Amino acid sequence: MDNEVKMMPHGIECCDEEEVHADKVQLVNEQMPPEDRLYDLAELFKAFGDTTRIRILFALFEADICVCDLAATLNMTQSAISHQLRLLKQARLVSGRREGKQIIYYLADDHVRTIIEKGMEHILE
Amino acid sequence: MDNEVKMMPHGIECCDEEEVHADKVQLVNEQMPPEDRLYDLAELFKAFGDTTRIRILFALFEADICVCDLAATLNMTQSAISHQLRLLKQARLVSGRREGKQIIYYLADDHVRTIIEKGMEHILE
DNA sequence: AAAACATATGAGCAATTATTCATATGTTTG
DNA sequence: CAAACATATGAATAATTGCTCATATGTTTT
Repeated sequence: MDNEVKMMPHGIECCDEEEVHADKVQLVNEQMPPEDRLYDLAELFKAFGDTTRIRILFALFEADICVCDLAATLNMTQSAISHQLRLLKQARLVSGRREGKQIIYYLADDHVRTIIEKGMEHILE
Repeated sequence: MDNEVKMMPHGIECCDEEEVHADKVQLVNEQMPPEDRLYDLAELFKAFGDTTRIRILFALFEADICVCDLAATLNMTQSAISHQLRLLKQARLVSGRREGKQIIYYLADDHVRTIIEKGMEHILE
């Protein structure tokens, strides 16, 4: 009936009732970052979690590129690329500067490279 | 009619026809990792891209924990947690060892910590 | 071996998401 | 200022995803 975690200084039994490993549960809950930070983190990684966006980021590793070049390179529609750039911009992974008619996109900061590098290390290990 | 990228040593005009910034397009395409690697990378980041899974990972930063303790800590169903653990296991972010009736989950390697740290840096900057 | 317990998993559903199409916004050129 | 060009965006749609419920698998206890 109640959802709250009971705390009791007992042994290491687990799960047979509402009495779980109270010590661990408490420790974990104390260390857990606030809800909005967890949300922001998940949103950030979501931005990396799509092949099209990953390809855009890899493209921007090499050069600052306008939307239509990105579309040409990745062989996708300008619209599709624009939509994805919006998400990347929201996650502050890329920025754009206007140059005449075009908008040139570029990596917003070095975290992008670092995070992708670490991800690469993990999948290659 | 054709989808192939034309290469022509021309100036810096862009986008008004099929002739884009050929040099950039070529450079980018040369440096682009193979399709399956891009896919794996995106899949990896997808695993980080959900609040529940992020919370599970933060929990495992503190201790190795069994499924039902995770469920208790995060105040979610055992089933929901199990489903998410399966995804995390597929991404090789966590592993589980059996201890009696329980399965104790733990972080698979240090990349998990590093990647989340880098993500944290980015959202806090 | 049966009952109890811990975890895993398949089906179903609601919510989210990636793309397309049509069109709007903003810039440059004639 | 009109036409052309580059990009952005809203609506619609198909695919994916996260959770629930029911149940299956595997372990321990009696």
